[in-house]
Amino acid sequence: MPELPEVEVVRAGLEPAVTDATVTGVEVLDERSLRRHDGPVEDFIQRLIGARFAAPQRRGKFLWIPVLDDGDPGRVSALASRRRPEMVVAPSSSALVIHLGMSGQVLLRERAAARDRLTRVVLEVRHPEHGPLRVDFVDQRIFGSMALDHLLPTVDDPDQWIPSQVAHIARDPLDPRFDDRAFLAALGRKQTTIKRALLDQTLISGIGNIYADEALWAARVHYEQPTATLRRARAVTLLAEVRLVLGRALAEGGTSFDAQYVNVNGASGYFSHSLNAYGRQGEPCPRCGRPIVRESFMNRGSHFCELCQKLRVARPLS
DNA sequence: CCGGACTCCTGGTTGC
DNA sequence: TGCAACCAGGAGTCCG
Repeated sequence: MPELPEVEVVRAGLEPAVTDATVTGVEVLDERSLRRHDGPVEDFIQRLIGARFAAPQRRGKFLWIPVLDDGDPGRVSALASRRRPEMVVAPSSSALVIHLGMSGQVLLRERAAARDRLTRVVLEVRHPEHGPLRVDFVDQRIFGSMALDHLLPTVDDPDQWIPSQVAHIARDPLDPRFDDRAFLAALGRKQTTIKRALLDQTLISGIGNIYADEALWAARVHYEQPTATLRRARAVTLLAEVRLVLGRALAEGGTSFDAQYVNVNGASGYFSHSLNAYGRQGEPCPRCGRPIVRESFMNRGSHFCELCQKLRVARPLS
């Protein structure tokens, strides 16, 4: 479900509530939500209780809250010895990694508030200013997860640290350090089609099925256009449209079709009203009026306009 | 390297 | 109304 804008809405909502807060209680209602935690449930609970949170971070669709004082001295020394001994210790050596999968939600609640039926993990925290709060991880399909993970320096900035589970994910296009030239060059090298590339989180992160279809529609690119045949100017346009659609969706609080995606207060975003292609099969293309078509692709739907988004044949080398 | 199939799951909607 | 089939915003692994 949630793509970059939705995850960023969650991150921004969590920030004032959990930064500097201390974990006072952890309840795991469904162990399957800890599938990506490397260790038993008790380990997850014991390391979290008493820990203090730093400000939540995000890359693409991954969200994490760096953990201070988590009471496991082993990892700090292990990290300090790798690669840059003089650097000693990261400000935080581990983090609570949250991935929302298709149906995950993070909800901030009063300590005594009723629980959603699909709540999988509950964190009780105490914030120095806001007092006691509850952070509920709700997830219908359990494709999402919570995990404690250690932090590693990023390859392109040794002062920036990232959970090991997220290290293989590319920077997202709203990250100031996203490398446009490297991305465009990779498109030219890859033997694949453009929608696959947009969904490949190791090339560019944060884009899912909705915003891939929207950006392709805006840039008038067919989803199966081979990346190597995409003219550079059009690839540049496409990347700009990716940024535009992600930015607009973020400004509107994300895309919600139902109560399945909500911010930390349980409220829906408004961007579904702004979609031009996704989910609009049979409706007229907002640009030319031709009905939007839905085709099956990668076990999901691709929505596009057959008139505006034609497959372009590669120009023969003269 | 690449693409396709399959896995992890629940629950709302659609169609007979 | 009942019930089965189908569908869903993600991502990892395996195999040819």
